[in-house]
Amino acid sequence: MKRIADSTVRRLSLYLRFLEEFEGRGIATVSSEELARRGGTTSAQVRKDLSFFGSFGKRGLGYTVPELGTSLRDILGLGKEWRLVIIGAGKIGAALAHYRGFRQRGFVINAAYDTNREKIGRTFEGIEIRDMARFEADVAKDLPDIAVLAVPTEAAQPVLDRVARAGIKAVLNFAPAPLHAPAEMTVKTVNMAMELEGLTFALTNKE
Amino acid sequence: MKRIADSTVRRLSLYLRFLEEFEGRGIATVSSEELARRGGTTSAQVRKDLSFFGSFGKRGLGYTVPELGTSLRDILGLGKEWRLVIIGAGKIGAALAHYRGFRQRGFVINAAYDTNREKIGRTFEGIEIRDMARFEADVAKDLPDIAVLAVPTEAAQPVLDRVARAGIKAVLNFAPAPLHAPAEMTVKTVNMAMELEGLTFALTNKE
DNA sequence: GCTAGTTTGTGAATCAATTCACAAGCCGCA
DNA sequence: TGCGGCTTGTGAATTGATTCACAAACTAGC
Repeated sequence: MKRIADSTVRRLSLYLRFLEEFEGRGIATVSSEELARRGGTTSAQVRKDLSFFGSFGKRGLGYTVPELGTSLRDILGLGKEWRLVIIGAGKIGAALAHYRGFRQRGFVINAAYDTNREKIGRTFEGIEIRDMARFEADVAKDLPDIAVLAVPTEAAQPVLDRVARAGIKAVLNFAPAPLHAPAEMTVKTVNMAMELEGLTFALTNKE
Repeated sequence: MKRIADSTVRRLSLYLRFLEEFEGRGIATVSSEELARRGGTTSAQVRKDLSFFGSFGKRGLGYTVPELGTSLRDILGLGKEWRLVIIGAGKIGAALAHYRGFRQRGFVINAAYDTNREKIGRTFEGIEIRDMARFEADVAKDLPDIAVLAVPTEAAQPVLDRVARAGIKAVLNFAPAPLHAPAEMTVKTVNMAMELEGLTFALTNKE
């Protein structure tokens, strides 16, 4: 498949959220113009984004809400249940374990891992905190799809290497460092400090 | 000043992190090549990024670590102390309040706000949870620079409107919805669900 | 079945970001 | 002082993303 830009995928994810809202309110069709208004973009952008994957609308009418929703879920791979593991049972790990958004979207948290004896064996939100020593064996058995890294910065790269060797192909990283991973893996980094500094930059440089 | 791309600012923030690490290890100079290797980019990109703001290096030698660090802190506006307020004392709000990275970088959390009577009056990590009803009066007095929105999706836009009217010019938003704000404000949205769906997309479409 | 009014899908054009490539400048050494 | 080896800073070239603009296709009303 032709390479799809990251920004496109992010917008698709956004459109899907709007569609689900419309679905809930029983709205039957929606135009690219309406989706654009919500998403802070242009109608041409919406249509271009969708056009990479096919043609989902009816001219003169727009898009059928449930139909486009299904197509987007399909494109984004949300049709199946995805298994997550959280690595690092600290503050961020805990916040993630509590986050309801995961379950809503078909993400199931399998387990959390930590190296701290104090934490191992406990649970949060019904999620078991396991010894990181078991990680490789568990992965071979449970076959999780995605690893969420919520470990200290220094630990992030070594842990990623273990995750890679264990055969997990996707990682969501909360450590504030870009990680080096083999090409067959996909790693997304969420870096709050960076966003904050984007704000101070704007505050400082907006004339 | 010429418009600087978001991606450039994010990279500068990254370079600064590396410089601080080098500073800690007593390394005196660094080349664009080295910064690029760390940051997963190219040396030309590093030099171009810096060139928007001046010329900081010495040909044949590279960049003096503490000097470039100072320049970057300056550019990013990290010279001063920034006052934050957290709105929403739920799970995400709590994780943010605990996050040490804020303090390290000169961000001071002034207070947290919530509408839940159960929470008002309590503290987490020394941060007082106040009644959202006081918000406007407090802002007029404390003059915070940045508001961090950790409220439910439905509440995000109305709260943003209050933040805007109160005169705060920068917002870090954790609600999974793009917000509409007046032009003089800067809003950054951190959306985990979007990143996760970027992963499932990759897992699904990587042939 | 014709017309007026919409809205899609998409090449072409524009705008933006990244990479290339090289002259200019600095260091160290003889 | 002059030469060899590096590394910066930056226009030019390229690659990538967004916007424009319009023909094609549909609905509704008569």
